[in-house]
Amino acid sequence: MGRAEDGNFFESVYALVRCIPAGRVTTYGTIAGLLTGRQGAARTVGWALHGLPEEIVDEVPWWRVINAQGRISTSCEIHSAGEQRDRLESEGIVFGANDRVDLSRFGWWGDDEQ
DNA sequence: CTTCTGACTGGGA
DNA sequence: GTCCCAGCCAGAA
Repeated sequence: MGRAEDGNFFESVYALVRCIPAGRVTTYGTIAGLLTGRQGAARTVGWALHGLPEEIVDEVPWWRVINAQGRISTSCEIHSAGEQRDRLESEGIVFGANDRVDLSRFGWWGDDEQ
């Protein structure tokens, strides 16, 4: 599934995000690493989700993607951080005192286990 | 082709 | 602990 296919980097990102099980979260750098093998492409991953088409916005759990600090960095006004946090809480994700998620517990690194 | 930007990351202040 | 700066990659203008 998630693989840096020919130029369909965005498609690969969507496909991988789609594989993230409910109640789990991952980071942009992780996705970038699994796809291109380069963690530096994390920004591009965020950009891909930023340009997420409305037609598949409900299929791709973009809210399960956060930064390496376990925090929400979204700048998107439409998909606000508040909405993302609400969606995550609905799936069982627990936020810390400063709106932080424990990646050691909820972090998903591409394992098949769900 | 060159240039800029972005839902990032890590290190230093 | 939080805030700021520079580096990173891929895509759009």
